Amino acid sequence: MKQDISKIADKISYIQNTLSVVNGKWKLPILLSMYSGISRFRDLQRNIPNITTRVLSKELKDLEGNKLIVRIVHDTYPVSIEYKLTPHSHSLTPLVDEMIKWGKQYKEK
Amino acid sequence: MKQDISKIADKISYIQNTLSVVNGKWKLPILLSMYSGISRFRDLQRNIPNITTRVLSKELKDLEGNKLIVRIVHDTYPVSIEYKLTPHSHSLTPLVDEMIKWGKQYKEK
DNA sequence: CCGAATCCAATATGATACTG
DNA sequence: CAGTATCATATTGGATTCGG
Repeated sequence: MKQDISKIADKISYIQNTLSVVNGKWKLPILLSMYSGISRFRDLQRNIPNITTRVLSKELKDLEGNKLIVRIVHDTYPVSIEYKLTPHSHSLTPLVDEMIKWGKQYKEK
Repeated sequence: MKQDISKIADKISYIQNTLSVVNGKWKLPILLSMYSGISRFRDLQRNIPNITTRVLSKELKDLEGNKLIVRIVHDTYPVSIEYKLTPHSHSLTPLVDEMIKWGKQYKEK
């Protein structure tokens, strides 16, 4: 049952890596929305209950900084902006799915 | 590709359920330590780098409030206190494992 | 040893208004 | 449409001290 302490320390540090990328109330809901095909600021805000523009803006920048999404400016008139997932971001889908699964069954208690 | 918006809303709300239980820097590292067999306050603090007594104390209360752990007072002298996982808490292991897995491969980039 | 209490700093989140 | 600016509140983190 007991495990090597040094391995536990490694695992804790891996968890903290993950948390440093997806921590907070909003990043995973944003990613889920984007997995579902939503790519515009306005649409994301409409789709995610109670998120404010200020928070959405900050979170998108964080996600961009961690290379999970890219911000694309279309040179139209007026300018339109699209947020797209990077290939790397799809590696998070198992985690997101587990979150959904657990939250669903937890609610049922 | 596009999904029914109402289903997305449900999924977001499930994710938020999960986050309401495990959000923050420390709860998953604490659970991981406990999965590994650590059950005493002092040992948890030693095992989780940089956590303070104040934060550990608060997080343990939160986890207890969400029925993931129980606090057992042994009537010895001096009193010894043991934190134990509830059966319910084990339903989180797939999520924790995903966190470890993702954090590990992320680090390698 | 196992925390609780206190005080304070730093972040995260939220409400609202406004701009190119 | 896609944000920024400003202000306010809430939550989290940290240092230290204290009591059973």
